[in-house]
Amino acid sequence: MTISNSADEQLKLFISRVESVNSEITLLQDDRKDIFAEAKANGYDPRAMREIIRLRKLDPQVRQERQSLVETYMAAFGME
Amino acid sequence: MTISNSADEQLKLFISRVESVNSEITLLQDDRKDIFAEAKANGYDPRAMREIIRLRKLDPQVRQERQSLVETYMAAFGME
Amino acid sequence: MTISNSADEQLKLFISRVESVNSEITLLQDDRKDIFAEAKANGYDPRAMREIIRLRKLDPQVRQERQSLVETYMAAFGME
Amino acid sequence: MTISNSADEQLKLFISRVESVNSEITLLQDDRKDIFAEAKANGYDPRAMREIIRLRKLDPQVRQERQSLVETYMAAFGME
DNA sequence: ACGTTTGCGCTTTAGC
DNA sequence: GCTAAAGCGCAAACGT
Repeated sequence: MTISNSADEQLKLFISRVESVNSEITLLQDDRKDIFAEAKANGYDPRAMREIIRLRKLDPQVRQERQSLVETYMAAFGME
Repeated sequence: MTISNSADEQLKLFISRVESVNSEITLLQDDRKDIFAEAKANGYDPRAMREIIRLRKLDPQVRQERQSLVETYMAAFGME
Repeated sequence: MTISNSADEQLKLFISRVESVNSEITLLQDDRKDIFAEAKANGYDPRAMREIIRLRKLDPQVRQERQSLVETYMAAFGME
Repeated sequence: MTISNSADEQLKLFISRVESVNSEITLLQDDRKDIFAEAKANGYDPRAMREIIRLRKLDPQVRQERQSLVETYMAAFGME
């Protein structure tokens, strides 16, 4: 017979809480996948969409500074 | 002047929906971080907890088969 | 007493070969880190450098097509 | 006409050096893939092999302590 | 069905 | 110590 002591119970509770959160995250990830699939079905490119989302997370000024620098470096390589 | 046509609007809506989901995921990730921090403050080891959570996602039989194989390989290296 | 049979020996050899390759990779990763550090010390931005390296891996036409699409999407959001 | 100044040249040299290292890493990664494929063809399980390699990177005492802790936690969940 | 490729989340590490 | 990035491993998607 297994006797779970209180320490075990506390651990199991913490784990349970994390797993619950993980389940919610998984549902949202599925939602996100569905949205990308729907967008793709409507002719949009998921890859470019992801790039936009990534860029929009940045502060506009930071984004522009970084982009300028990349373009400067690209120029050194003749990349248009 | 920028005139957003309906295609633009549709794209913006898709992006907006994804960003909304991303926000919710971020909140949940923060929750999860908090739970691990609380568990750690109570003397539990987050690394081992993550391992348990990972293992519990597996079908028990699969988990045992994989573990047996790893132990067999460990034995070949004298890893107790 | 441990008697390593020939199967064990074969496994150990495969593992050893992989670990050897891994060691070489680690050395090269260290080299790369040093190069970035040296470039940074000379005023170059490692982040932008990594971006250039990433872009240069792509076929030029593919790169331009992808970039065009991203810019189109950015325009829909008024990102310059 | 494009005139590459010395700063451009220095940047291009740094990038070139990194790309060269990257190429070598890719070759080694291919080698590693081949080894795993060969091992698999000889009946070994790549997943378990990767686990062994991961564990062997750890200090033996650390590895045992971590493993003990995981087993303790597993016991709380009745995972044999 | 096979391996290959791509994307994604997790982990670890590096840089501030 | 904390945020950000890079490497790793898994899983799904793709085409062969």
